[in-house]
Amino acid sequence: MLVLPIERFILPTPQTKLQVPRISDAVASALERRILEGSLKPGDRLPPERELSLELGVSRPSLREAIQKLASKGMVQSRQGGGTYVTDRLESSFFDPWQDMMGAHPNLREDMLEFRRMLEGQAAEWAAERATEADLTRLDQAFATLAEAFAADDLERRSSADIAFHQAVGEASHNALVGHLSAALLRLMQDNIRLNLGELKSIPAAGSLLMGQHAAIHAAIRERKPQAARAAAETHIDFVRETLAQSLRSAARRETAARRLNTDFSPSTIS
Amino acid sequence: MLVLPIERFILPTPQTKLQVPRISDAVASALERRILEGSLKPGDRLPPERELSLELGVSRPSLREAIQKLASKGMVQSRQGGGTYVTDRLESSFFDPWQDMMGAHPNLREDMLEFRRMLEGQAAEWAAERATEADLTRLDQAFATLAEAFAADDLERRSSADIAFHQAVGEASHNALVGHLSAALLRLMQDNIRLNLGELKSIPAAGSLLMGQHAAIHAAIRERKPQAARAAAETHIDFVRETLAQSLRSAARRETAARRLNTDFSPSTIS
DNA sequence: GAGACATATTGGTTTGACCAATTTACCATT
DNA sequence: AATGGTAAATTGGTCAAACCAATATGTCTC
Repeated sequence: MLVLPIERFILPTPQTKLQVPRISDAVASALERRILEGSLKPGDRLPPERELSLELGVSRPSLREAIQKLASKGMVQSRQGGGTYVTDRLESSFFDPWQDMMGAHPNLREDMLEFRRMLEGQAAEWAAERATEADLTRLDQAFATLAEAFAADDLERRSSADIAFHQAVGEASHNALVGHLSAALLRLMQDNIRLNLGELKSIPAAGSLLMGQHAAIHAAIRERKPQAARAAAETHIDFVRETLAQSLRSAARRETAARRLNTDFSPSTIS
Repeated sequence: MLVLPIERFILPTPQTKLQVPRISDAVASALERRILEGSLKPGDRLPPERELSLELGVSRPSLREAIQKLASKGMVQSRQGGGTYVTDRLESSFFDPWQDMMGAHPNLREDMLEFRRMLEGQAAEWAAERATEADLTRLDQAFATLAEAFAADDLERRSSADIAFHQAVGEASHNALVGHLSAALLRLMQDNIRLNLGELKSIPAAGSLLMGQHAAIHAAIRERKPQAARAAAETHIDFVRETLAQSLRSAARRETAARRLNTDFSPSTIS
């Protein structure tokens, strides 16, 4: 087991009095950093307390004090016998208000896609510039999982693997905001799509195209070509945007047709 | 010794999952109540941990977890060997998780500035492309207000005018996400700066430079030069970033100097 | 009375143990 | 083969006792 000592020296203890740094603060801060950096994502379960205390080189009570601190800030959540899980307060604090607005104002979706085009482009560019070996490994893995899910045609796994892949890119960009925001936005959109369009099966051959775009992003980052990575990410979003618009149009057509049928034959059936 | 058992039944554990009440939560909330009721006034010292744990009928580790929770909320403050004291300021808790993250992890500030550089650059570019006449009018007005506030040297008005100006740019970009995010991030940073650096008066001639940068952004948008607008916005953020870093360095220098003075002449004067 | 030193107090940390809830694996029943 | 239940392993929750280090307090000396 690798033992990585906690930094205890000049932790920013904002108290005015002269304070000896508490080890629980150091631990809490270390865990916070892992969450910020993305190595601990919302929904993840942290290692068991005994294990984690070994890994961090502190005793279990100290680790527990740190966890309690994070729990009181709402960043983690523990269940006896179950484990301790990372919550998504960071992301939700930015996007709780947006959740319901998306449904009410469809043109927000267009704004969102435009925003994501910028965000994911930048994320890919930075990732190509800055990714460490560990980042690349994680990216490979996420890509492999994504390919599997696509091959298996498992919508649920595909969706979560998609999020994981984009999250890995965001993580490799080494900017906490980019990582959390892109993940949050993607999740938001997927929920919204699932809500408004059923399973989006209306797109027949999109699968292989999407997979090719993901591969292009992955390759450009691996080969450390920032501009190519940005271009690939933007192409990807452009494709999603176009496909989505098309799918919406056809859905609207179907709906009007259905409505016409309704009004013609059974006007009382409101649905 | 009076033993008053802690109520453990239906403590308001806001977690969504089915949760067994933790004893440390019960203790924390019991202490909180004492503080709110006034039996523990700000400045008071709580009983020693060993004593208090007896009194409450819980073990010392559990009591400590509770105290750590309160400490992370800023309600109490402990000094090794000294004791645990009730803090005098109760209403200091900022509930935005990003806010205290910024304080605890300084590199997050850098991420934030990097992100803002992208965001505000894009906002300015889009604003230059898309602003309607109404947008431009609003922008003119925001700029005028900002100039006034700068001239009057009113920090409070200046800060809110600053936010309003960037918000106007965001609105003119005609992307709801850009507008809200850039405003939210600016507000977040301003709060953080005010918190960590006092009033940031340490920057002497920055005022006119900042004003010039705002003018450049304004002009480029008005003349509908997207690239120039983006460049101006990026220059603005670069300047803020550099100035902030410099100011932080000098603050650190001042602090070390003060510490040296302390250790030289009056080592007993802690605060 | 002022300063220095010894002692007691008090929070900080660790070790080790046991309990209780949950999860997991396995097995028998249908 | 699917289902249901039970036992074992896992994991957070709690406690006890001990030692360390910083602080506070009392005492002693000059």
